[in-house]
Amino acid sequence: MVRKLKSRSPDARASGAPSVTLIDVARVAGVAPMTVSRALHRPELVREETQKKVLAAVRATGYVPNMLAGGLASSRSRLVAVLLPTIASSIFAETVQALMDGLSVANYQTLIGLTGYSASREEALVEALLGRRPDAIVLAGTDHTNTTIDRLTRTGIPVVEIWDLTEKPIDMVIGFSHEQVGREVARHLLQKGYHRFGVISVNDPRGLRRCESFRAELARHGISECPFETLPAPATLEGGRRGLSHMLEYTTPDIIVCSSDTLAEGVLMEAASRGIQVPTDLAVMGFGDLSMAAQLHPALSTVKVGGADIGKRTAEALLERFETAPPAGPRCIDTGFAIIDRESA
Amino acid sequence: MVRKLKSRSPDARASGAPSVTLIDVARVAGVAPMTVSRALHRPELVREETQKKVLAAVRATGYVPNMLAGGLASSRSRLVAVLLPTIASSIFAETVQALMDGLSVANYQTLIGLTGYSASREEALVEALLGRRPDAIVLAGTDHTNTTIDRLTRTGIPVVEIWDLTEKPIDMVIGFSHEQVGREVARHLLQKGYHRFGVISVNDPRGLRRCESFRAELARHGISECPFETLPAPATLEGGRRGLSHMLEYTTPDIIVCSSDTLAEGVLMEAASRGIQVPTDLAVMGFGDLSMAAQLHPALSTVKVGGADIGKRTAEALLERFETAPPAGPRCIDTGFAIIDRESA
DNA sequence: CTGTTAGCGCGTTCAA
DNA sequence: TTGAACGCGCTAACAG
Repeated sequence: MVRKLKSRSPDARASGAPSVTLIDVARVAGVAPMTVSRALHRPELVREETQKKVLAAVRATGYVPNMLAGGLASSRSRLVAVLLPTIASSIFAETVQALMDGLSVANYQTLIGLTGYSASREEALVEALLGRRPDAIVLAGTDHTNTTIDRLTRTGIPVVEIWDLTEKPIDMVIGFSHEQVGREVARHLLQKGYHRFGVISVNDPRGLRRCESFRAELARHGISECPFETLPAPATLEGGRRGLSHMLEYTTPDIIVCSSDTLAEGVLMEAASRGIQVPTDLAVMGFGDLSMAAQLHPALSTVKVGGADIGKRTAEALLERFETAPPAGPRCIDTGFAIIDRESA
Repeated sequence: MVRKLKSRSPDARASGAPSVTLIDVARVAGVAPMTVSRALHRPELVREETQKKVLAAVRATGYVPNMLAGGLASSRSRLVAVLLPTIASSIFAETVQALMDGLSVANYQTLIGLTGYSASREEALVEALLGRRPDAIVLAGTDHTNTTIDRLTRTGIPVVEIWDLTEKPIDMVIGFSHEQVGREVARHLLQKGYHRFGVISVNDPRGLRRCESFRAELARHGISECPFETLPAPATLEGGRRGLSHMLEYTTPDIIVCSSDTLAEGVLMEAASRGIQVPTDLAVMGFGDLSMAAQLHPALSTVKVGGADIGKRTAEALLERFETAPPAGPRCIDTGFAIIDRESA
């Protein structure tokens, strides 16, 4: 029987090798292309013998399925787009790593976009990434431009907002309440007897919200004075040092609360160089509990939030969603946090 | 005039919104689909007036180009695949960040695969990622399985091996010589007068090579005794602590050389808890110069290697390669390194 | 269990 | 400067 299968494309790319296609494999295996496709994706629908022939042909030809074509035909790209401020910060890196690990076992790949905390960049990236027709999209934070929200809702793909919590998510949220962190840290420190507070933060939106909530809670307890230094993102050791230096010019706090461990390290550094005893003369509270130095320094308290945990749970939520057809309505997962008090250790 | 343009696909996905296509835009703009495509990708080939109509239609419809279809039709995916051991290590995170930044300005997106230092995982990932038909692939290291090398050379796409150097790269290499690092560190320390060396390393292939080269250079200078502790990857503070503890059970080095700053931090930690003065009683040399604690601790020497620099130069090399058609032959870029001696600071 | 038909949405190539 | 035909490589849907 004569098969009228097209031979092969002229060439994949200018100098590239002529890529092997399903048709080539089918010819070698002596079956129809569709059978090859099934043998590869739904082996249970194929006789064992055929299956073997196909796999042999795949190996013989070195066939690698073209997922651009597959995605186009099936409207399933097996791609998840992830938008984060940065990846060069261990806390987000852990999230991505855990997310990727979780998704990869189900054969999903991850497309990453870095926003650098800019909403307009996020907007542009969302559009660019949607061009790949991802099966889901993960965004850091819950604060997006209208265009972004609009596009996302219209496409109707699963959306997960992470690292924050909100009453009305676009679709799903997985994170913790930054307001609650600020509030509980304030209560914790008040209870420990601190009086003169100082706050140092970078101008990352979530960090600022933690700090504002912290100060609001202090105010609720009658402490309206709370010096506040803000620095441009990203957080650096140098920033922490300068923040403390500057603050000491006009006040003498007994505890400094920082928007991140990195900043807190800088504060510790500056304190050390001035001969200030931590935590005796000055206590320091960070956020993140990830930096190695935070673990090293026995006097640094911090707030532990599970970066990896968020990634893991996001992967789980998505995989579950991919299984079950109906969206099942908006969903919120609070991953919580823990105040780690190292002074008492 | 009656246009026979197909209306639209039944639906993009089960519950998804029926995705807007080029045809929809064309209909709204009153031009042929091809004209829309040109207006978007090669505006210079289109009359200004037509251009405006098209852009208006794009905005009106909320059209987002389908890059699966575009890539399939043009054999150019505008995707670069990157394979790294991990991303939850600040040194690689910096590389990725810089690489992504560099590529994104040219509208390339990045697909990341995490190997966890496993060659077999790398092999599987290469196959999976090649399925997306990336326009280039970036791999950490120069040590790959034959299957990997084979597949890579056959596809003929640009390949960059980073974080290492080799005489015969698959295509391009951008990194530094780990042997040279080991050698120069040895010479540096010998010259400073150290006698009793100890080495602590995780079993990451490149780390081991630095350490082996270090010990070989010592041997060349008549020092054949060099206690060597290896630990399973990834590097942790705990590992560093245990490494030092264990070593102190059978020897008393005057300097410890570690395969990474993280390990070095652990060593510092253990030393501190034992009341050992650094660097007076025991000096410590790390690798990476990235961890905050390394910057904090004035007594820790280290080897600085540009993680971000590697990423940036890789992006540059690729973009250049995408411009110029002919491969121009194998290419090696040595990004070098610097020994940072903090004892004398 | 396997094959056939008919696109998926776009860019290439040529003709107008 | 614009349009029409065709095919990229694959899978959904149905037929056998």
